[in-house]
Formats: sequence, C-alpha cells, structure tokens
Amino acid sequence: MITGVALEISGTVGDAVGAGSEVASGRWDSMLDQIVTRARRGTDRKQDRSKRTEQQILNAALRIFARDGISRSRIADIAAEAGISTSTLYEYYRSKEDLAYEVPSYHLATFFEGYRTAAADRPGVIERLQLYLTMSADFAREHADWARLFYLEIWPSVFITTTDVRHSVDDFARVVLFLVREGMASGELSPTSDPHQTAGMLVGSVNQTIITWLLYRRPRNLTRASHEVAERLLRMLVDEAKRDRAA
Amino acid sequence: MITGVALEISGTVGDAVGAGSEVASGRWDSMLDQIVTRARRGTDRKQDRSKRTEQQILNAALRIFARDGISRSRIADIAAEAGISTSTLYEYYRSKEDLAYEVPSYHLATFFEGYRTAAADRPGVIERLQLYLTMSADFAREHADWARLFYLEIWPSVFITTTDVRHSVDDFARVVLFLVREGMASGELSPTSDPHQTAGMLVGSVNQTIITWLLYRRPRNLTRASHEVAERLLRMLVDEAKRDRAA
DNA sequence: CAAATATCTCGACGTTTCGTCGGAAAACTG
DNA sequence: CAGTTTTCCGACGAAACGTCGAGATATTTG
Repeated sequence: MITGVALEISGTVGDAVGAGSEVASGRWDSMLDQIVTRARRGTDRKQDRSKRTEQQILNAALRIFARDGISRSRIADIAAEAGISTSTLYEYYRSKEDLAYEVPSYHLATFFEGYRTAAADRPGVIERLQLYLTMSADFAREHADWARLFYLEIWPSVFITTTDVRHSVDDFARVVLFLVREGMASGELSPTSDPHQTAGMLVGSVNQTIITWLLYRRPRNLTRASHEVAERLLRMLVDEAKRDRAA
Repeated sequence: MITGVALEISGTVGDAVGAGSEVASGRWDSMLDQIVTRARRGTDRKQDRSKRTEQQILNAALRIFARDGISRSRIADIAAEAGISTSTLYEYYRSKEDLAYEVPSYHLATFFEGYRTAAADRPGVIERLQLYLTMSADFAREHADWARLFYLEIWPSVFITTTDVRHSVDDFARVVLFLVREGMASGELSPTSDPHQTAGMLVGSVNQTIITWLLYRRPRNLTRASHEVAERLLRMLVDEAKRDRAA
C-alpha cells in the first residue's frame, strides 16, 4: 500500500534526465540488508503468550506515546492499554526510555523493507532518491502516530546512547548520502560540492515538510507536497550539475 | 559580535543578482517590532532583588536543561544552581514546563533584535534572506546551550499550547516566508512556486545543518557550512527564477 | 524615621509516578 | 503428571513534583 502510492507519482525527474546511471547493486544490497536487520532485532521470547503481550505492549505504547508525548506518558497507562499490570511491563523493558526507543525502531524496519522492494525496480540514482524521499513522507502520513514519535521526539533526542537506536536513526540519512555519492560519481550531481551538504538539503527540505505537517496539518496533502519538494530540489540539483559541466 | 561574523561573510549571492529590489520598509518594521516585543514579554517583578533572582533562575535553567534535557532535569538541581530553594523557584514559575518554555523565548528575542539592526543596512530581499539564515546558524553556534533547547526540544514539541511560545517559534519561520513573498513579487524568486514550499526548503536545509551540528559537532565550522548551504540554495532558486522568466 | 504594607524566601509536608521484589499462576518438557 | 522454566501480579520503597503557612526582607506612607 505504501509502495503503491509512491510508485504512482514518482519518476518524473528521473525521466527528465534520461535513463541515468544505475546504482552498483553489490554495496547497495549489503547496505540495505544491514540496515533492515539492525532495526528489526529479534525478540528472544520463547512462549507464544509472551510474543502476543510484547506486540500488545508495543502497540499500546505507540498510541499512548503519540497521544501524550514520551515524558508525559505514564507506564501505568501503557500497561492498562495493553491489558497487563505495571510490573509485567517491566519484565519486558527495563525502563520507559528503553520502551520509547524500541517502538520507533521496530516500525522503521518496516519502512526500510518496503523501500528495498520498491527501489529494486528503479535502478537510477535520481529515481531512487525521489522514491526514497516521497516514500518516507508517505510512510509518515500513513503512520502518523509513529511519525510523531520518530520525527519529533526520537530524532532530535541527544540522549540516545543506545547504539542500536542511534544507528537506526542515522541509517535513515545514510541511504540518501549513499545515493548522492553515487550521483556525483556518475556526474548526474555536481561533483564539486560536498555530498553531506547535498544530502542535508534533501533530507532537511523533506523533513521540514513532514514536521510542519505533523505540527499543523499543513500542507493538507503531505504526500503530494513532499513529492513536489523533492522533485523541485532534485531538478535544481541536476540543473546545477549541468551548468557545472558546461563551464 | 554575532552580527559582526555574519556581516563579514554574507552578501555574495545578492551581489551576483545585482542590486535587487528593496524590501518595503513599512510592513517589515512592524513585523519585526511585533516579533521582538512578543518574545521579550516584560517581567512584572518590582523589587531589584527579584529581578536578579529571576535572571539567575533563567541562566541556571538554561545550563541544566541543556546538560540533562528538559525531562531529565530536576527542579531541585536548577534551584541549587541558582542558589535558591526549590519552593522559591515556584514563586517565579508555575511548573517545570513553564520555565522550560520561557528560557528559549527570552534568548530568541536577543536574536531578533540583533538581526533587526544588522538587516537595516541591507535592503535587498536575497541579501536579507542570506543574512537571516547565516545569522541564525551563527547564533546557535554561539549559544549552543540555548540552541539545544530551542532546536531539539522546543521546536519539535507538539505540546506547546501556551500561545506566546508557539508564536515565537512560528515567528522564526515567518520572517523567511515574508522575505520569500517579497522576492516573488519582485521577480527575483520564481513566482509560480508555492512560497511556503520555498521558505520550507530554506529553513529546512539550514535547520538540518544546525541540528546535525548540535548532535554530532559536524561540520566543524557551523557558520561557514550554513552560509554555504544558504548561498548555494539561494543561487539555485535565483537561477530557477531566471529560467522561468526566459521560458 | 517608624509603622504598615507589599513582596520575597524557606523548611516541612502530601501526592504522584517510577521501578523492585518475592511469590503465585501458567506454560513447557520428559 | 511431576518438575522446571517462564510469565504474571500485588505490595512496597524511593524519588521527584508541587503546596502551604510562617518568617524575613524590601518598599511605601504618615
């Protein structure tokens, strides 16, 4: 469902540039594999009953955290929403923070998996960038509760020392950086500029759109707005590269 | 001191476009006046002693909040740092949240005041945009404690219902939106695009740079990096407008 | 300048929430 | 079905938030 929407509306920039260069599939695949497996770290519960409660806790936590924010949420509320007692919850997670960091990480893996399959059909660098940015916004729209947690509380948190979560957040930007480097190597993006800068502009512009939507529900149609932002910026970057080549 | 750095390194894009159009000073001045007075809402304490303790509380709170984050900070620590007892602090602020929202608002007014005087010398729209974005990054670098609070905790917080603080945060983006609209009216920026989108790209790209610096201290030189991002993006936007005019 | 009033400061206390512990109940295993 | 592991829960202690009334300090007024 996610991939469907994104696939329909993307690809225009890639077409404008022509076929474009294909991404070397070796490093690409291994990077995405690593990212997905890192985010979806396996649960070592052995009884079926436990796996069910673990799911109930994660779902309940997502609802309560999104409603009240992490710091205002009460463990007791989450436990009640999950249908268990407070102390049972502590059997599963050491503290409220542990739980708060596990929830978005879990859903992030779903996004990466969806992107991996959707990107397989589109070998071009610019196409894949466009797809990634649009899909991330679309995923946020479809999972607004998760997006609130991820973009407004987890991403900006300085206090994530747990390496797993920090890595998952970093991975989100790393994919863009990877693609930007590929684009510079193939000449589709200006090779004289700093790849971190280019990636930062792309991620920053789309994130700004997503955050504004989360805070004010504006623009109304987040998917279209993000697609347009990404398309416009990518077009400008491609034009910049053309001009650099001409000079 | 802040304005000094910004003035030295900005203006190149404006020069590239030529003189550019001047901002209508009437609405500009009234907007900035409104913003500054809103952020610096007067304290109604009457005794000198109180004004001193109020300052001590604000300074102490800034240090502690930046060190531990708002939710982990303890009121007792802030009071101790300010050299007063816990209950005295509640004479000044109703709750920890009230205090947390007052601190960044207070410093934000300083930034707006500095920008207002610095912008007075530079009438061009593009120049003022460049200056605004560079100065905001430079201000974050000089007041890193404040910036952590503002960019990582206050800005993304959904739970700011206090109109004063919410407005102050919104004002930060509103200045950019105002200038973008002026630039579209004068033809320096493409008039067919959505002003919110253009403003979002500018704010998003620079904020991304600032946030990355706050989290990872990279890039090393934040002022220069932000200046370069703003310059590059503004140049691309101006080129886009030129092309639109040609077509 | 001294009394009256307004304002500020503090220690002690009640309340809420987090997180722990030991034992009971349920689920696996041979 | 008996023993072992795993999961669940009610009761409890610790920590932090926020309140209150009395006492200390500053300002005003006659």
